Amino acid sequence: MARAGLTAERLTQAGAELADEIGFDRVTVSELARRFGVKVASLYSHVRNSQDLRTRIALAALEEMADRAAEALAGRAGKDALAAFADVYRDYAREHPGRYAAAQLRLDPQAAAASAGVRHAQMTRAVLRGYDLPESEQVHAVRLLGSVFHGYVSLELGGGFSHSAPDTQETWARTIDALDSLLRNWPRP
Amino acid sequence: MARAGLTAERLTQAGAELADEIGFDRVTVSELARRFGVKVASLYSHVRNSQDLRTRIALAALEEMADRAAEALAGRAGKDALAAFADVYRDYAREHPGRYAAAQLRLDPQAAAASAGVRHAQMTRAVLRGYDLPESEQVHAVRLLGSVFHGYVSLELGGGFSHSAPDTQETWARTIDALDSLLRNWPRP
DNA sequence: CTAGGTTGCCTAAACGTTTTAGGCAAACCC
DNA sequence: GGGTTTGCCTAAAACGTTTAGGCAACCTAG
Repeated sequence: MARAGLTAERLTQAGAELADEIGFDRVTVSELARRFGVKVASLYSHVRNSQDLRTRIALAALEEMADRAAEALAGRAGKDALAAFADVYRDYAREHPGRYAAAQLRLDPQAAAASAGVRHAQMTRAVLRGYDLPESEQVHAVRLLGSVFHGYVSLELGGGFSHSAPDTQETWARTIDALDSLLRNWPRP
Repeated sequence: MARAGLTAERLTQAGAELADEIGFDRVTVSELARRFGVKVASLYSHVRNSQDLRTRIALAALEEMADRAAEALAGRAGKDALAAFADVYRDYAREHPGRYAAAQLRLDPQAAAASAGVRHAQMTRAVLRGYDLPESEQVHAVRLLGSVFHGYVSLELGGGFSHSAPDTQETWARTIDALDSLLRNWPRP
């Protein structure tokens, strides 16, 4: 019986693609097995269970996003960096909706601490270097930026903006303008 | 055989409570039947299928949030209204995490248009009445507010802020300060 | 108050997903 | 080439979803 050459990495990769195709919540061990032309039980040698598979996909997505963000931030500062960083979120979510949804999976604290999520936080802080915020305000600004990016992208992806007329592209540009303005004129505590 | 008195409304209500208890994605027709001390098949006379049940819970949650928001906005304006409106989101999500997650369910366009989601959009616009934004900028501001509130709440709920030190309460207050400041000094297009 | 129709919950059964246990053969390692 | 490891298999149990069909409880009209 020919071997299919399954590995945890390959399953994770295929799972990520599957998520983009049919949605993260419909990624199933069975479906993945079907794609590999293999019996379901075979996957359980490589992946502990369904939850494990999902977590792996989530971690991979976080890595990918962090890599993109790092690349985008290189050699940029101020509004330029802000816009590039923001675009990473949005573009990633549009190109890979399933992976983006995966990245939102709630991880247990230790997994989260070891994940690329912390790289994200560091990079958000790096964006703020281009603005003149007191140290004590930086946490709040980091959280605000995270909220806006995540919130915007997830509403746009979920169709929350789809009805009314104006292009979301325009709103996105205006959102970045607004954030830039806000960071330059951050209200005193 | 005594009747349990099931109705779609009662199932929806119980489903919402179940969601808050165990998480929206773990709400299942079987579990609901168990709670009512009834066989699974019995529920299918009241609810088309699992998806239908979820949708009903989502719509109910949207109604509840819209009601709360309407109540919060009555007699308030400016930053006062902004803060009250924002708190509705946050408080609802903290009190009813399962329902809040349900409210994020992607609805098909016609269901969305008929839902209380549109009331939300109208109320967000009402908040802006306290600020002096040109008509053409209002859509963008509405979307920005929606993004921040949803993004913040969903990150906080997902534990995204839990690690680092400062109280999220403080960040929340600073976020509202920042939004108020931003709306008062909205950058010219 | 009873006969007829309607409704509500039931049993039964098919199907899909998850997960564990144990087996056989391919691959690898000297 | 022989022994070990590894990878995929079959089998099977447990659970959620969903449909079909039945019987008894409830409601309504005479």
